[in-house]
Amino acid sequence: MSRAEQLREVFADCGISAALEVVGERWSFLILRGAFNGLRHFEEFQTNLGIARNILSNRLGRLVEHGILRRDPDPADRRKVTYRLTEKGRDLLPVLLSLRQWGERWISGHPSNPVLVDRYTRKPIAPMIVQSADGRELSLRDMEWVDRDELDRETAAA
Amino acid sequence: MSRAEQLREVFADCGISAALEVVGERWSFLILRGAFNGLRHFEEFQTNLGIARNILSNRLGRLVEHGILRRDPDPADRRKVTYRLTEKGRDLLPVLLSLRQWGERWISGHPSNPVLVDRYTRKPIAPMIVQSADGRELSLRDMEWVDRDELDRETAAA
DNA sequence: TCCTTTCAGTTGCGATATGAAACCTAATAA
DNA sequence: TTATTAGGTTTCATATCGCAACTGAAAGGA
Repeated sequence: MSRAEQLREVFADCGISAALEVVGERWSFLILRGAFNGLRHFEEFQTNLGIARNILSNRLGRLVEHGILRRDPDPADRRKVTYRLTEKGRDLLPVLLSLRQWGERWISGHPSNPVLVDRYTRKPIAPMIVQSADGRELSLRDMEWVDRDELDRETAAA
Repeated sequence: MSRAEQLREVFADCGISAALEVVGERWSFLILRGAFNGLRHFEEFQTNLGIARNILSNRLGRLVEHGILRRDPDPADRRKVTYRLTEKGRDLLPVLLSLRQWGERWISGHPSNPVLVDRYTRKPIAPMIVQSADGRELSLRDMEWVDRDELDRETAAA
């Protein structure tokens, strides 16, 4: 396989493209942020985010389809529908938080509101960082991209 | 200020919307992933990502405008242009990695290639996690969203 | 020198996605 | 019974996307 073919395969297969298929559309992240902040109903999302109703309807549908939100009718009021995060959805929190921290640092220039705190110490959570398997913080120059097969060969050779 | 007004302000001000203004368009993340993986030239991005040339041109321009990529002419060959990440761009690595890890876990179902390893131990980096200020891993039920002003009052009261 | 290729775009144009506003239906509230 | 609320759907104008062809400057080769 040529270097070019290898690269193309790499890019087609990456987890990032897979993730973006599902949450890469214009409003998806903002809807998820809303869900993390306690929004549950169509009208809540609509008025708080200022999103068009048809787009919201479409996006909620897609997120439900992909198992990121669960859609439950409210048994007490049969007009109401509740959207809530599944485990798959909750597992997007690191993405949301690193995006948010980056935006705070480089774009808006100040911490946003509300703050996510440790429930017991009441202190804001730490900045998201890249860590080694044994928990040291890594910067880009401590890391290297390695082809998986080559890494296996390295390991076998050692 | 009413609860509704409060929420609207929260959503307008959040670091996530700020970040998405800059990197929220369809191809931006994939272009950045390419940059992190060593792509530098227009043709490289175009053939490896399979993106339309006009869109690529537009996105590269935007990323440069926002200071995420730097655009330098190649002094050795004056046709060539080099795009490389700035510090602001490199600081998006946690976002890219958490998105990638989520995609691997929940969508593609397997680790992507290439792997980002610790240069010295040759071990793949750890999963991105949310941590407390003192470095404990936190799950969603250990955390709470708190209004910044209320948090200040709590702190003052203690 | 002339001819060809490469690089980094731009242009034209049809297909798709987005957004605002009005409309719809079922269920509840007055 | 009438009004209001919740959660959408429809309509239509506008904006963005993506393919393919084209451009223009610079390099390379004969």
